[in-house]
Amino acid sequence: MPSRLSPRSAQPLPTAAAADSSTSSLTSDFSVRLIAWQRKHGRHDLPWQNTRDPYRIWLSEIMLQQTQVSTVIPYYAKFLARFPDVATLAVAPVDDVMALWAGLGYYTRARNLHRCAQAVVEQHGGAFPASVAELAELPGIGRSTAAAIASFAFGARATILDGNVKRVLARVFGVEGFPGEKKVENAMWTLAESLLPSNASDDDVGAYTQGLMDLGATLCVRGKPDCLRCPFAADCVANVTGRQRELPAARPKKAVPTRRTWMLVLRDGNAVMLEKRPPSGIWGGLWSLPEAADEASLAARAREFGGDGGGVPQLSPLAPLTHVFTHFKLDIEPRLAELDRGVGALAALGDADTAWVALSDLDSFGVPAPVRKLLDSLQGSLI
DNA sequence: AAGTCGGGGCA
DNA sequence: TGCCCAGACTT
Repeated sequence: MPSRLSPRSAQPLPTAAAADSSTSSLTSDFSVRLIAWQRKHGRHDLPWQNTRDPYRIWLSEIMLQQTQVSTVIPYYAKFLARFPDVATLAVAPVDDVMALWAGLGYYTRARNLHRCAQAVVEQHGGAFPASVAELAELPGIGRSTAAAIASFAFGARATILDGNVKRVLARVFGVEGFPGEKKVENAMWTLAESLLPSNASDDDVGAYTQGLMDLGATLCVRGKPDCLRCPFAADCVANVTGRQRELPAARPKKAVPTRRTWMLVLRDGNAVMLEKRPPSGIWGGLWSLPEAADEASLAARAREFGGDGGGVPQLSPLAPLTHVFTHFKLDIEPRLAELDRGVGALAALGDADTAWVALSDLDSFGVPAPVRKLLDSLQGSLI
């Protein structure tokens, strides 16, 4: 099994007995083969490629954390149109950032995005720092994202270690154990560092980082890896031993609890009342429907919002919905309460954390995806 | 080390 | 339905 990329036709093929030496030479030219593969077969036309602008690279990397490329693309376009540079983002109201982020999930990313932009302006004169260490000091940028930005934007020799890379390393080098476990992850960081190209130009470094991502995203996928097209097929432990399905080891199973919540759809004509959630926790900083832990409590809240002598709004059930998070399942019991008063009369009830919002104006508020879905179906049922 | 944080893609 | 994804951060 040839382990060198360059001319090998004159070389006799190593025998199986020489497998140990081929492993070490794989380590030595892993980067050469990966870079060559990326240039020929990797992705080159993603919206955040073909630029050295650290702002654009940073924005894409934050959005891509735990989020797939196809999901990110429309959000990335919206953000760039609204916030073309870091200074524009830094001076924007955080609520505008949240509104554009709504639906992407992991909303702490949006808050940190805004905080990071302000830090870049205030602490770095509006220019992203070029070192991994300085980048990793910024909000929302950890070791892997710092390496991605530094290598793409500044040609730094630093390795990423994301889900793609963990899968590639586990398979090619036969790394056992769940990569989420600290010990395994540390070993992978060490391995990844050892594989970095030694004498590489800035473009090579970028191609290398992109190659790690591309290999994991296009060939070495979770379900059915396309080993026939893989440049490491002959050396890959998983491929050679038929263990693609076992590597990397799966996360240990754990029962996810179910929570239940009641949500109040307080409607006055075409408007509903939204409540701003606390900055941390589930859907932190987003606008959502008023909630209660049971129906009686929700009814009490409805009376509260109904005002004095305004009559007790009757609660009527809407179709329940279930929303699945990473670590628990949420059953939502929506209850509709109709008010028969003008919005103007109700405006006085609003404070900084409540707002009457027209169903047609939800776009300008950051609303969690399932709540948005609920309200959209409500709008569809209006006369 | 374990828990917290969404939403969507896909088998 | 279950699992995972261009992870970071808190406890």
